Amino acid sequence: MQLYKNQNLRVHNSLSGKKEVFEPINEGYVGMYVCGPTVYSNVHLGNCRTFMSFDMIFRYLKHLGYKVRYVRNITDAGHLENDADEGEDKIAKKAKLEKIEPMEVVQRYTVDFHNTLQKFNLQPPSIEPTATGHIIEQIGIIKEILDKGYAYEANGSVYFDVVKFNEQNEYGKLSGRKLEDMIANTRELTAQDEKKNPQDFALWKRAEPQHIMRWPSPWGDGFPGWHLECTAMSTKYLGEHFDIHGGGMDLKFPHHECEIAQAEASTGKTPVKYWLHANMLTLNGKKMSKSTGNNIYPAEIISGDNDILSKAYAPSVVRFFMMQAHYTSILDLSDDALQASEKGYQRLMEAMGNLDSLKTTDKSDFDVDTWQQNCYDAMNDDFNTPVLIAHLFDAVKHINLIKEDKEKITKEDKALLQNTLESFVYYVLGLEDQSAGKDDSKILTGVMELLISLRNQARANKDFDTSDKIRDELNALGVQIKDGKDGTTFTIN
RNA sequence: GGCAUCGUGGCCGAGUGGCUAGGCACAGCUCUGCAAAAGCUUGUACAGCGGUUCGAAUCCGCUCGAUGCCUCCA
Repeated sequence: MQLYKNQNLRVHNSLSGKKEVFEPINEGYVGMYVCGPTVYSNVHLGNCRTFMSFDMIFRYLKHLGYKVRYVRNITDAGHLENDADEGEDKIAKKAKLEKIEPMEVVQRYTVDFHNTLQKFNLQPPSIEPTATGHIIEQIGIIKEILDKGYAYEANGSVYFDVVKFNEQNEYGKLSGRKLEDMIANTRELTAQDEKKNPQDFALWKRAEPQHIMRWPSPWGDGFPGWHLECTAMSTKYLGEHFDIHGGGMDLKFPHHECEIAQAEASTGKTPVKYWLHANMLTLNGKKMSKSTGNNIYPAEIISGDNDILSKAYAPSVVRFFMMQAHYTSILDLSDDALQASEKGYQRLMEAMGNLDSLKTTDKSDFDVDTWQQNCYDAMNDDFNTPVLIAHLFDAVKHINLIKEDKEKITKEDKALLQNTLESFVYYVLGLEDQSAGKDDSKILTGVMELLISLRNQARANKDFDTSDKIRDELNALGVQIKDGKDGTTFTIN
């Protein structure tokens, strides 16, 4: 039987602002769309957090036994740099700066994006469509919206008529805005605006002669508006009504609001059952942002080559750090917080490593069944990874006690513990054991065994000068000797 | 200015109207030749001021503060 039949998952739906029982439209199947990156520069860590959050959600849904189709797009068509008519799309702008083809920019940063996510152990989505690969579909949707009367053409551009749409529908329901308020608060824009109303947004933009990225359309050469691709691709691969749409909080308005409007205008159906929004990662208390320069790149964290942090952190440590906060909470990145996470991560991984060699007996002091359900309860409560991790540390404590012969565990419980722990740590949280020394050679292991035996021999002979010298000098090299009940082990920091 | 979110012990970070998550740091103890590791124990925190309630960090109101969105951004 599939796990989801027993495990009652609840998710926080941004549309209602409440936690709702998760019931997919088609039992057993989940369609999930997440807004991907615009590939005009390297992904920064804040981007990664969002994708990591949805990776965890993807993994947990699959763990529960759902068949998940996860679609995450690549925005490679470029968006306008600003709202003015002379707006230049950011991919073309970057291409000009670097004197390369737009598609060369796209390729370079797509590759960087994939490499980076792979380092953080993100699973690839089921489909990763590109905006430029779906121009025809986007034009199709524009036609439908025009036919329904919710858009108008102006000088080769097509705009969505928000005011008209709002007469029969509710524009702003996702972000809690009212169109009247928005109109009242709008600053006067340029007078020669093609738009009927400042709230209207582009479905298609006429390409100026110098604009490189352009496609033919019924309205002349141009390029699609930036909200449209997600509607086109989510509809194509997941249908007109699908289960989950995710993205960063900053996309809630206007991007996701416009997606809802486009879909409702063209199909008459609301596109998404559950809207999930991942919150921002801040740096020094401010949102990470490409445009303001307040950001840190993943490569800089992993290499330690930056002015913000005191040292390098392994990708899994960063992932663990992020999983220690709920995906809907703002998380502030700092050196102290990362260091604390690193210590905790190492303790968790060490316990994982010790699990296999635990001795079993005929009774258990640890109620593994209850513990396991606690883990599921945490995840079922809107993917509460911090609480899950708290439970994982409960298991760590028991593992250490059993290792020291202070507690007992049966063979069955040990198997269940091991199985559950590995599922949650490696599979659901996507952590990898990246503690130093894990993949070191047999030679090192042999040398260490020799040193350890020499030291223990010296201790047996009460030659503490020698034994301490071995211990202290190894420690100075970053190799820590740990004396346990069943002998001595070592870790490399 | 409008909309929204948030303000938790030294730091990070969960949280349900009453049963004091967790991690890191700190201290004491156990263990140890001494340490380290591990285990145990302690810390009574919830921005401020009112209110509702038998009872609120958790509900309501106000004040202060922070952040996000309102223009591209995960």
